[in-house]
Amino acid sequence: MYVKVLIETRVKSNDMTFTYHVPDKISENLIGKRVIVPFNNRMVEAFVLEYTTSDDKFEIKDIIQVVDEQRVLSDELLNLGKFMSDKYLCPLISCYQIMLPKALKAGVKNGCKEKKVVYIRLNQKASYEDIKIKKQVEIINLLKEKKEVLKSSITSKSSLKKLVEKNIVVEFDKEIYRKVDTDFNIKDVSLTKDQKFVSQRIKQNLLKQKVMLVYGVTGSGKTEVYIDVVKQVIKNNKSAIILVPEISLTPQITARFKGVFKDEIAILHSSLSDGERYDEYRRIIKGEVKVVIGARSAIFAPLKDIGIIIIDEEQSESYKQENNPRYNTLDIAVYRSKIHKCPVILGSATPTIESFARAKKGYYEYLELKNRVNEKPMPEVTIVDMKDEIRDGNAIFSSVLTDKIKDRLNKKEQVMLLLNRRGYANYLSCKSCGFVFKCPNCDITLTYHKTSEMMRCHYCGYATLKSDTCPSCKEKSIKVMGIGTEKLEEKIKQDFPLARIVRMDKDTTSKKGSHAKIINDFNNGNYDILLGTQMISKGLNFPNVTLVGVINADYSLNIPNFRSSEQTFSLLDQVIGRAGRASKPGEAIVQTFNPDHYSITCAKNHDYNSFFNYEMFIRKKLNYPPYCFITLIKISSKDFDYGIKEAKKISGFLRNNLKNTNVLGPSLANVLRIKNNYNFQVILKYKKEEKLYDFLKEIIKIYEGDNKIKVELDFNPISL
DNA sequence: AGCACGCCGACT
DNA sequence: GTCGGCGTGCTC
Repeated sequence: MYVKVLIETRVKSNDMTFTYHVPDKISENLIGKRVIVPFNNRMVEAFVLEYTTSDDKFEIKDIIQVVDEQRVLSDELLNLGKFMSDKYLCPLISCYQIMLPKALKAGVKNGCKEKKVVYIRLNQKASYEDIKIKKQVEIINLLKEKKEVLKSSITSKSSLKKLVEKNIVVEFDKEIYRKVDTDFNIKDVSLTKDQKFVSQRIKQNLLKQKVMLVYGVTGSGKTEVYIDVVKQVIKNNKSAIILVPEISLTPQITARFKGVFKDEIAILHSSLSDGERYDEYRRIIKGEVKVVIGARSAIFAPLKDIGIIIIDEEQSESYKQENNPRYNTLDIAVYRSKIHKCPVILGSATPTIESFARAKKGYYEYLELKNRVNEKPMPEVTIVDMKDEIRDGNAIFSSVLTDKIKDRLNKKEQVMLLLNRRGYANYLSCKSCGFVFKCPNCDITLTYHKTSEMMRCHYCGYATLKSDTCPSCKEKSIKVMGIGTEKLEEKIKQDFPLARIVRMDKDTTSKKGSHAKIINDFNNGNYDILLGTQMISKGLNFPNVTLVGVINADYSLNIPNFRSSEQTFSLLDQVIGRAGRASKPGEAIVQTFNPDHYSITCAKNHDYNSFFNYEMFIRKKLNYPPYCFITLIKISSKDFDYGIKEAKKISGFLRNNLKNTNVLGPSLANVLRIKNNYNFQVILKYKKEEKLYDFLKEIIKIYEGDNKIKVELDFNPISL
């Protein structure tokens, strides 16, 4: 017998398999399991895809060993991988690897095994009546009563050892799960009229394969609707996948779900260790859990009989994987919903323009939660024009924001401040000659981090010590430009010396548990001000926060990307919604240099519909999605001239062959040079192009053998 | 990814 | 002459 296997290697075509012989001693079914095979003078792990006949073009080698007792890839996942590989034109192996926890991937030496502990019990066949030694009798009596106990719980080790030697007591391994500690939050809530209606509507569609969009303003209680629906799914003896953006996988939300679904839920954090993740994964495979909550990759959870897939905050960019395989979570959700015949629920206060347009056209069923649960009005929002403030010498805090913060500190109410940029400052620049420190490997200015006194490149990780002297003009006139969360923290300490403040960004939450600690401490009133990046904008609910300040609303607006208005509106809407969640009314101050921009004015009025209409108008005018599809071809090479030459060939080839497509470029990528690779791009805009895949496949084939150049495809890219 | 093969410069 | 530098190409 022979099998085709897939090996983790940068080998030619996207789905190239290798054939191996199955020795007679291996009689089990190997499909979906990993095997160890000799490959190019070494041993590697490979996924078995299918049985096949011999292939006499090669000298076929034997499978050395079977790795798994139970298959790691079910038929559903095997087929899903093929679907992904076809849809995104990416290597099949990368699709399988992305689905699995590290411990079950092929080819990597993972030290991650089931965790076992040693238990002891009495040997039923042995007689122990003649044991007279007191300590030994104690152990025997304990075992008579409890049947089995943890070996490490016995204090008199030597007596135990004797009993084991006499074969009166036997040791055995028991598999345990590495415990993932999660807080419980058990509270019963009754649904509002709105919530009941939406929940009812979803329940009526539980056996249909369809997409439903739940639009609900911040604080309208989408979570309660999800919980209510998932309870019904479990009653129907089916399971549920709930996806949330990574940053909103907060202790508050997980505790809420844990409180309802107890041991029937698996929570897939990004902060789980490989072992913990593996254990959660095995609980899912064994059918011990009914609900899986997690970020993007949880869409691959190996649940059986899925009854619903919920994608919360569906507008989040984190649902798009930005390296190979560049999958869109919604595509996978829809694929699985077809297999399981269940609905996909998209939830958001600020749906993507594409999703809302589809709902309006009737491709998705549209449901709405109009009111906040506590019936409180949306926060009052004030827009501050920072051009005026700069004139008055207020570079960071406008006078209004300063006054409001003072007021809240007096009233013992809490404040949240958003600054969507981590680090101390943007960059360091020379005051006398204008020199700016840049990364030697990338065309990016280095970001200054004060705590470490380092300048870092956020693209390649290059770091170097800060210098006071300008390398160009040798003057000691290096000045800090721009502002990051680190510097903001310093500024608050200066301006409000009595305030207790805490900062939450990528740098303060890297340690395990630090994220939860900050949230808990702030919630318990140990701090007056929470400042942070967009991390503070999602999923958090603090009753005592009555003021939200946005330090600079323009950062996300100025990103050169056709979605930047949408992302700015979404960010503002969400962070503003953090204020006034409980009995006290909330208020928000938004500081900006573009006070008339529609992203900002619509966010002030909590007016998604106007924003949508305006943005659609612009998308139509400039021909962007949803008025067309976009495919991005990314071309990179260490050799600038070669890269641009081949990029021109690619665009020319497509221009000649794709009659219904607007081929743009090649152009220089946003960041031309990353890690000493030059990046070019060709953009394809089309409504319908039947031959698209044929020609794209042809291009991939041409360049897969060329290691001087890398050509990758990104369908429906997040940014351009 | 690795690992062998191969072709060229520096050295016992 | 030979050791080893790493560019290139292949893996059932």
